[in-house]
Amino acid sequence: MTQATVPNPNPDPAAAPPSVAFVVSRLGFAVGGQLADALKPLGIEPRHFGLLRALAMTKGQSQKAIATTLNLHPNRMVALVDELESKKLVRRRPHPSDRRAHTVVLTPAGEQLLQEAFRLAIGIETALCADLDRDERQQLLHLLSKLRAGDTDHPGVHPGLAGRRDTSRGMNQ
Amino acid sequence: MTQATVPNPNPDPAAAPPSVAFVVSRLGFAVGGQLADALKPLGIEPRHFGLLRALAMTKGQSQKAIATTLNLHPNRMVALVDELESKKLVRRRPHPSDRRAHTVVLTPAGEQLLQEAFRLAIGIETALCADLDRDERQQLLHLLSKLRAGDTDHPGVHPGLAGRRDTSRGMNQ
DNA sequence: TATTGTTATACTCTATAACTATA
DNA sequence: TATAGTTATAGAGTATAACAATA
Repeated sequence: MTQATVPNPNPDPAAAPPSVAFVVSRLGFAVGGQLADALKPLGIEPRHFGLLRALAMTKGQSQKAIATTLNLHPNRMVALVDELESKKLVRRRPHPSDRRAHTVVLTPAGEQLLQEAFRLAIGIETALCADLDRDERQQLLHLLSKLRAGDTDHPGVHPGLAGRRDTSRGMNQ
Repeated sequence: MTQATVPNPNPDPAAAPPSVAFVVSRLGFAVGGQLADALKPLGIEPRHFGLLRALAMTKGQSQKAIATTLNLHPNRMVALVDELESKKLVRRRPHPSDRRAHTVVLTPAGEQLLQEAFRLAIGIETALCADLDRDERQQLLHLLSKLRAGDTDHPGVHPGLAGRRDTSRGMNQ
């Protein structure tokens, strides 16, 4: 308990060494904001980007199927599709075999905007990694892939799309 | 339109190579959720953790000074301090020289809970990096530190504390 | 009876701005 | 007049649950 200069009985908790968790969380938040800013001129937000991206993959599936893939409440799905449809980026069409269901497809304008959004996203990636050479970036991706973030369901899907916080571990029942 | 297996005219945009930006954003979101879950038994949320952490550093400062350090609206500051005070983790005391101002200090219970919160946070870090050896983790931290995430104001502060999205580039006028 | 999509409603969270008491 | 803190209010976003059409 003897001390020379620092009277603090417990070690200063705020001066903790940087943690991967904290740094990643902070970076992720910043990057998300950057993407939102970049997409604003296109009139969409990151969540719309995520949905457009998924629609480009799964052509002609029902809303329900897409929502399941993205771990999205039917609720939010409707709102998102509404917004994209009002911007003529997406169109609802009758499902061929199930008259309850709708399929959702990109319009040509939607495909074009998606390409532009990808260009913007690549711009963010480039700026973010500007101080890394090719090997360093590859090494970083490798190390990040080794992190255990749980949530291995829905690979390639950003969990933020689903809404706030997943308190009840999976919405589907 | 003839097709053998893949009719896709443009390269599948959704099958883009993994980007550091996307991976970091997804990881950060997951980690944030983990911290929220871990802190729940303590009765606090990540934002309270962030404030308690700051209070442990800056002892006896005014609310305004702390809010400025954390890039926090006076508004949110009041609500946060209210919540912590109702849990007896923090106490408002009159500022010695300015009778308008309040200083905010941790109670012994607050310091104890903060220590416990740090233990939980370390647990998350440990689990997250379980598949990395010491050198790999150090290398990862090094590479992450080289990313250009902008926002170099308010070092060591999680931008999520400030609220939603920083649309107007800095709230202070 | 279950499921797809939708709508209605309540709840939480955040932001804007007005207010008080000091300076 | 400006500032620290507070309160009030409005707005955005999310989740819960009820609903109509179809299976």
